[in-house]
Amino acid sequence: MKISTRGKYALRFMFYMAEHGKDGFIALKDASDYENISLKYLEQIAALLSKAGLLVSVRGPQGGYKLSKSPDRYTALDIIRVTEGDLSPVAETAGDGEKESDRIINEVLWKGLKTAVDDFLGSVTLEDLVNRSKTMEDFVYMI
Amino acid sequence: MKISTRGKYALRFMFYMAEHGKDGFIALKDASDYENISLKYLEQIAALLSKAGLLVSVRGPQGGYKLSKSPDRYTALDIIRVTEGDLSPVAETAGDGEKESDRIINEVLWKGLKTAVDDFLGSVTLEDLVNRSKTMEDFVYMI
DNA sequence: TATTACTCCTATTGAAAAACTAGGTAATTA
DNA sequence: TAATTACCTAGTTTTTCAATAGGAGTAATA
Repeated sequence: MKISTRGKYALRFMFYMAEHGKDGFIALKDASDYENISLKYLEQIAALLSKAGLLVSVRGPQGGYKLSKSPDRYTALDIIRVTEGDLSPVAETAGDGEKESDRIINEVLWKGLKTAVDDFLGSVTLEDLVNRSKTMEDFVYMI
Repeated sequence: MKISTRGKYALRFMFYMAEHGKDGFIALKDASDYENISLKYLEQIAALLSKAGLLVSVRGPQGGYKLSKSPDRYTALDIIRVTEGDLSPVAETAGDGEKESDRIINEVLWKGLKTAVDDFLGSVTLEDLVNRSKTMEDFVYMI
């Protein structure tokens, strides 16, 4: 019941992209330095996000990545699904030959859990996180 | 973001125990046969549950395991926590030297996710599942 | 009392997945 | 043309998971 580091990296990376969204295209090197993530590893993650349409890219000097839409249009679920694949807590079963007890547990518990996870992650946008960041800065200055 | 098979086995096993709760002590062999789980593997899982106080055990002939309390006093969370350890989606971080952005993501997203998961799993009891089982049988007969 | 049927304990193996490394190719700009 | 970026694919290492294995302790029963 863990999020992989790939997923965590993806989220930190997208957060970084959201914060620097106005700077045009951003080279992976910058994000990789700032976030302390191996460039080569981050390349793989960015490729996934790009292929999924969450980022647009340009090669060559001054190239890089940027968000393909505004931060309020990304949920955490969108991002994590790309790196984590399906978030079902258990693999899909054949359905037949299944015991009654198994069916109950699948229907009630695992599907319910998936719904709970999806609902939560789907309710938090990148913009929420960035805004929260600003709010917390304010908070710190208030002390 | 998966539940391990150990966790799934534990739940199926506890469901089995709840359904056969009135039969006194139940040998692992029975559950293992019925649920198609390797006896040796189930032993390890039962040991965890027993050590955590969810089961009581007696050795020797006619021995076995039984629930230590009534099914309505177990939540799915109680059971899964035993096999899965902590359900935090990410490991606990040191806290200092942490970037602001990381702190936001941890606080808002990962802790929020943990809460969502805990709330859901904590809301489903073993008895709920067993009752649902009966209800679904009724439902089948109604068709 | 010997045997049998259980739980209990710990170590090891095998396989798969995750995390990361490495070495290039293709596009674009200066 | 040289530098800088994304893109692609393969390999390596590490960790985790699932399962197996072999026995020791304990209690009922024949």
